[in-house]
Amino acid sequence: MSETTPALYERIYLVVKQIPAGAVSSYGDIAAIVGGGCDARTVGYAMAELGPRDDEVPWQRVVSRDGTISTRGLRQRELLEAEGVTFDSQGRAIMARHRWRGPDAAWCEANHFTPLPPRDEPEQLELF
DNA sequence: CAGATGACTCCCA
DNA sequence: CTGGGAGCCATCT
Repeated sequence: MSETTPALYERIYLVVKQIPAGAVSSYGDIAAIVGGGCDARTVGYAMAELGPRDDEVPWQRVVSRDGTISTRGLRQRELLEAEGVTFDSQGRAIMARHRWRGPDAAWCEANHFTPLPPRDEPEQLELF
């Protein structure tokens, strides 16, 4: 942590905070929402700087695009399962079911963020 | 400014 | 499935 306060990280954290419990998002999606020269790797780096003990930002809800978890040693999967996120036998979160659609459009404009680009994916299955 | 690093992602064999 | 390589960007030396 330097004396500089990169607003970019604050923006990343702010977006991550919008992810509701039981939902997950990918590093790339977060980067797309934050915009302004931010990419998946930057988001991952921001999460690393945040620290696993931080209870302000639900960092555990940010996983890889395939639903895999890169974090080793951390109990990210346990935290997600406790929130209702389901995993398959390969240890991947079922993104088709838990993928976060992004923050509310009004919230995006109010905070000057970019809404997530439209996807051709079919509707998410309802939890049952 | 240049080089190294990193909780990413995509493509190809 | 595995592994290697490239592209991407912010931050630190």
